[in-house]
Amino acid sequence: MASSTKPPAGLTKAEETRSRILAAALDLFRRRGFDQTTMREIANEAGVALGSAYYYFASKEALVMAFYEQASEEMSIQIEAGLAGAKGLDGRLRAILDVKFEYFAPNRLFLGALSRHATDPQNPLSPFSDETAHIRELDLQRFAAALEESRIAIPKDLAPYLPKLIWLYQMGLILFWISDRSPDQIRTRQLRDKSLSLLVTALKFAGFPLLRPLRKKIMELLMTVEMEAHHA
Amino acid sequence: MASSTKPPAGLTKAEETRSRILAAALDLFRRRGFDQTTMREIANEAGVALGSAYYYFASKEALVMAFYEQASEEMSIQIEAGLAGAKGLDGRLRAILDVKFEYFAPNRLFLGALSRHATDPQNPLSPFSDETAHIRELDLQRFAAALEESRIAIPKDLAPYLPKLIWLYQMGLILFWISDRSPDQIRTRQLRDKSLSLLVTALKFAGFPLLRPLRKKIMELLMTVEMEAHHA
DNA sequence: TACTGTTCTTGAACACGTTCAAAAGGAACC
DNA sequence: GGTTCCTTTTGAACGTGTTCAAGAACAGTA
Repeated sequence: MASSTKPPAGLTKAEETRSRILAAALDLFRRRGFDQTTMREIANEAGVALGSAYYYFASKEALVMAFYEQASEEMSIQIEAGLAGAKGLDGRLRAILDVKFEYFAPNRLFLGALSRHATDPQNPLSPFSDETAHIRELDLQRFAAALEESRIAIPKDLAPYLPKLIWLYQMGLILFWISDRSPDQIRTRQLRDKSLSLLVTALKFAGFPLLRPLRKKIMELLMTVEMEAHHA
Repeated sequence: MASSTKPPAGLTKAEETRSRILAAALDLFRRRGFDQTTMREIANEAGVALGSAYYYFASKEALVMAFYEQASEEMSIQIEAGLAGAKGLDGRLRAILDVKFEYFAPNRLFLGALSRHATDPQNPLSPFSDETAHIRELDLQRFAAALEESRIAIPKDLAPYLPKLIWLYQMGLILFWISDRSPDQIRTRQLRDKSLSLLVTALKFAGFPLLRPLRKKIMELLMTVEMEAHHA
């Protein structure tokens, strides 16, 4: 069926409709917030019937999922660029974080509405869910790369866990940012600087011989958390 | 008006109705889960009209709030008892955790539905919200007491933050438990044991002179997070 | 052009949480 | 009893996300 159809200028009519709906949705989400926006408004704004919105997106939340995908792709490019001139582990992490915060800034209002699901791995929109696994994976790889390239000395046993820990750290920072009510989110910026600095310092101490018993306990704990759940 | 009315056997008629609705709600939440239970079912089960449920409880979530209150009160008594025979910091924390997990166990199904709001301080049901502040405060005092009574050596600067950190730790453990799909939640139990052990070890190292620069950075970070938000 | 199957579009209908105006009940006082 | 005022009860109605049966548009084949 894909053989003799002619897709007009790269975008088929269906794809055009789909992206029109998505654009309308995101526009409304940004302006009014997620909860305050109705599916009827979205359909209306996109110039289609209510049912059409549901033909292209299984649910209101699926629209947000589409935003995640789009954001992940667009940020990837920016991060690649930002990473070019970055030095050291903190420099690299900082570059990644900067892109994310700048990208998310205009969407703070409706991202907030989503932070509710953050801790519920059951919820598709959660950063921990199966549905967001591929996006998460991409982030993890980036952090792993940043760690390798920065050539910081890291205890062998800790190394495999570090990308995930850093991913968790950035997630925490983003959640903090979302509900940070300080003017212009200064507190998040302070927290970012101090935590990045702490991270580097902590990694220096990590190899410290006297801390071995402590590190052993931490490793045990990480292993316990890591064991993947048997999905029902 | 309270002077000449005779409250029949401690419970007025209104209070009786209210608790009947709450009981019906919790029963249904436990059996079917939060989302699967409708307000109409609750009203029906309690033998009142839909509107009556809303006369006593402002919303479906308010019913959960009422559960929190009830749980907090009932657990307080049990914790007091459990704390009696507990030794050491880990023993005391363990006693508190045991009561909570045992109490929550039958409610795991519908507590799960609530963990979604966990990270959203805006949401009244979040353990971080203003609405749950009094419950949180009570927990904090208990942890503070447990720390004092266990007479463990704690750096002076860290001391004021420790109750909150431990509260955060138990919250994390509970969230982990809620979505722990391992049989009989063994993983949570393992995590509890290992983390308690780690906590005690970490506190021993906390006073270690060589770690001073690290601790200083941690303290700075805690202070940044601590500064209360300027509520809008 | 006519036939056929797929893709897309539509708006009515449903179930839900929630609101609300109206009425019923009950207490206090005449 | 009658009147007044507050508390409690009721069910219809609303707005929402979502489903679905029906049809329109379209592509491929004869």
